[in-house]
Amino acid sequence: MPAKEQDKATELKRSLGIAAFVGKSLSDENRLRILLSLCNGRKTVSTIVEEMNLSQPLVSHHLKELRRCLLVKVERKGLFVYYDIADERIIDIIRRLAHLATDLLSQRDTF
Amino acid sequence: MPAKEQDKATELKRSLGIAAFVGKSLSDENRLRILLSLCNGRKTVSTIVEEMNLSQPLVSHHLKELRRCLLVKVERKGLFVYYDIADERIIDIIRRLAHLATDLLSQRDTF
DNA sequence: TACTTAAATAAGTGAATATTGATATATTGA
DNA sequence: TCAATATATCAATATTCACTTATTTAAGTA
Repeated sequence: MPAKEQDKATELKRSLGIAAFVGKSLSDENRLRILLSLCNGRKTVSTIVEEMNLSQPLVSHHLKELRRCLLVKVERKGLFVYYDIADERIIDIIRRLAHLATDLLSQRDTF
Repeated sequence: MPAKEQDKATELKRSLGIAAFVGKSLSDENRLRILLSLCNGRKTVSTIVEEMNLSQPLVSHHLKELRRCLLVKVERKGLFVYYDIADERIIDIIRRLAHLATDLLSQRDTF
């Protein structure tokens, strides 16, 4: 393997710890739904609660988790707290993951 | 939103359950390491055990998990059991996740 | 001040999961 | 059939995590 590729590979390996940390957020359907619902612009917690049809503390819990791994930004405006996607790339990753997952599943169901 | 985009959006939403199921595999560093180590071709369990520096039952457990969400293929050849990536797209997803994760972290550490 | 609404936190529960050490199963060759 | 090697599974533990109900904090308003 050329030196540059080698470097990239080691760099990738080194980042797997933090990748798994962020990846944890992708392991829960409710969090995926929340992230996806934010991709059209920031929303207040209560809006998310309504849209998701989840209890307010549960949404708050998941938002905290998403904050922990830096996937969302927060901004308070008076009574309301607005959440927003911190980096749009996570949406692309979720799309790819969903696509792959359905493909894998359909392949299995084909026989 | 145009009808086609709308369709895509609903299709995406529908797949979030299975996406989260597969996403669970991306939430553990050891599984990410195993997947990445398989991207250069299939390997036996004992090879993986050596490379990962993990106990054999633990590797077996994670491989079972990866099998459960169809991310790896298995083939027995005599004494040895070979594991291989089922769909290369998972490697790309891991790369993107790792890249995003390091970026998010470095942005935070910048202040 | 008291009242209202929004959001976060506390505390508790049950289920899932990562890990370990011991054991079982499978395959091959002597 | 026995021994050796490879892999899977079992049992036990510890931890994490999603979720609930109740409570608290924060901010705005009358």
